[in-house]
Amino acid sequence: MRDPEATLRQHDLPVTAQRLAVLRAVSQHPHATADDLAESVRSEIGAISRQSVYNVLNVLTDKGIIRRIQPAHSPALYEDRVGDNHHHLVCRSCGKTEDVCCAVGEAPCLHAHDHRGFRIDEAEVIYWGTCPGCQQKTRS
Amino acid sequence: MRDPEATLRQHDLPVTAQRLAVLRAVSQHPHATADDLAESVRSEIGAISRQSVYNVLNVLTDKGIIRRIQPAHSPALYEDRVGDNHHHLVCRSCGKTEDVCCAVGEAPCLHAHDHRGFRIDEAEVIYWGTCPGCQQKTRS
DNA sequence: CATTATTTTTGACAAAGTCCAAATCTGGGT
DNA sequence: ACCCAGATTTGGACTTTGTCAAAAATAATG
Repeated sequence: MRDPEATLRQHDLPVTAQRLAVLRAVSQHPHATADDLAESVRSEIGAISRQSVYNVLNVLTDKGIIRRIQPAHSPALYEDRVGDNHHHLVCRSCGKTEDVCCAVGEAPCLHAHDHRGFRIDEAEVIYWGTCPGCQQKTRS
Repeated sequence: MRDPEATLRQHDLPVTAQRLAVLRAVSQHPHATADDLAESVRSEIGAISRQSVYNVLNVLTDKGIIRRIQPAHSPALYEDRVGDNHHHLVCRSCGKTEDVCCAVGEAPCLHAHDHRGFRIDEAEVIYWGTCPGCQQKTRS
């Protein structure tokens, strides 16, 4: 994230210490949970309420400044990278999450165009598997 | 579901009234939540504890007899149709969920083969959009 | 039928978020 | 600089979805 303050202003959001800190935290810790981010923010600006973390994350998500992903069995994760149609790879055993470029090309997934009268606006893809670390542990 | 009782026996699961009823309920109400299913079962056999609904759903899911899907902002949904690699279409505004045949062909999605050392075993795809009914409401 | 392991039930508990009202702060006008 | 209105932050209670654990009930086997 180049300039968190400018980003907020561009979206007509009043600039607050909490928002700046959360935005920086998301930028520095991709795929972190709200709780992780709260901790991170606290170490940066001293304190923030749980509710504010959620408030900020919700506003930023609504404005499209950050993206929320919600894999099964996991609290929501947040990331900085928006608008590039990438997907995610999640380890079933440890939850480790990585970005994956869209397997099929550009916004390919939306090809299930308007199925059954639905107006489709996003195809969310999660690849489930086992990460290298957990493969080793399991192998024994 | 042809014969719930036979299905249970095939998987070495003791046959109980609760299991039969839950299995029938899942079969009759695709994409229902645990709560919906509990209601449905109660209307069929009179009573069932919340925990038993979860117990049964978990066992059946583990055995691969039913499938659990967990869209964001929604409790888990269960369905009968397993092993045919279909995906889901979810309405952002009312939550209506429909099955979609895999857009790209047979188990196509797994083509992000073993990315970054992960051993991938499933590609989960959810198409997000607006269902016909909600499009009309919004249009006004 | 009697036994034993498995299920079901009940009630407490946990995690992740949301709701609400009060206190505080931001941004814009003077 | 200062004030004001509206937006944000806070703290605490609450909701939802689901799990844990122990006791009571039940299914399958001999």
